[in-house]
Amino acid sequence: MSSLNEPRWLDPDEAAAWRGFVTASNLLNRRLERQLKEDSGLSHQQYEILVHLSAAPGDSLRMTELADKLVTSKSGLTYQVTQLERAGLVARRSCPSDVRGVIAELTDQGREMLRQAAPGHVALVRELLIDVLSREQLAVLAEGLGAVSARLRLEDV
Amino acid sequence: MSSLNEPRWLDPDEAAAWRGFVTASNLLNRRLERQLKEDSGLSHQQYEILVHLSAAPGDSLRMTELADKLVTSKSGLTYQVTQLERAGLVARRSCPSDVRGVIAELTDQGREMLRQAAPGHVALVRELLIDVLSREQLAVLAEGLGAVSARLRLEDV
DNA sequence: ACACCTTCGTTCGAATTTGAACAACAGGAG
DNA sequence: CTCCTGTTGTTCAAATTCGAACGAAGGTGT
Repeated sequence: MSSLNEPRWLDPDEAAAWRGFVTASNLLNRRLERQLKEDSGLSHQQYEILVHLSAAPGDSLRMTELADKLVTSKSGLTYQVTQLERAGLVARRSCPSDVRGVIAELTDQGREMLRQAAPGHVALVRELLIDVLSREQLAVLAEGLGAVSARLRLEDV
Repeated sequence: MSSLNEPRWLDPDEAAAWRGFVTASNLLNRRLERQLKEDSGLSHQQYEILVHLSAAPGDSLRMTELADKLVTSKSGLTYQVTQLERAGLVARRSCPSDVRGVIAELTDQGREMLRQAAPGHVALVRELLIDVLSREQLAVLAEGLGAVSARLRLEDV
């Protein structure tokens, strides 16, 4: 009857996976943040905005769409896009099909900045994560965390 | 000769692993943050402080040690410990062996708060991550991300 | 004992993040 | 057309985060 009120705690393997995930995530973020800031003056978040825009058709996305891809708050995105706009890396356009809509678009300068910042960033991601893992580990990671993400996306429609 | 200056970009599998990691990490953090705040009024960071303290001998740790385990900045920890101290969940003691040292210690109230907050948190971690993955996936994740963390710990001694 | 370099935790200012509130608009049911 | 509900992006205050600078103390070599 202990199982009725007692939660199912994590066994050692499960705890190791969870702690490994949290720790690796924090360490990676800190390291990447530092590298990007030193090399290009960009925060990781700002860099990701440029990446997502450059991957989108027309190098542009609506604010809400972009916020979803980045997994950040709408207000947080408003702030960062304003920063990037001041830096000349991103421009705001109004959406033709929706008067409320705002489209963030990569500028030439933004594309250039990305071209300059990407190599160092990718190299570090490779050094700290990709190249540390085997092909099989990478596949499991991609598939597993893909499922986790999918689950979370559905959760709070 | 293209490989001399051109970085090794991520192939589709590698990119999927990296994006899956970043996305899952962000989504999980957001979700856990919300749950903890609503259920117990704690931030994820504050919760983690209580966890690490309760796992330490004497329910206490020195500030620097704790900051390392949490993977956060010293100043950030100072702030959060102050918050937890105001809430009566943590107390500051001076270190016997080092006049400069400050020891953060879990109070009875802090232990009780953790006892109350842990079940809901663990249940959600289980629902969103642990139970979504197979035993094998968890093992790979633990081992792989453990290696990644170890690598990062050594990097900037 | 002395200088020298490192470590400890805090303080400070600046930057960032968040959720709630908001006004304006979209889209459908009637 | 006319409500009515949901969406969109921004603003706002409050909370949090970080790195640099700091005073104070540890530890080492001479």
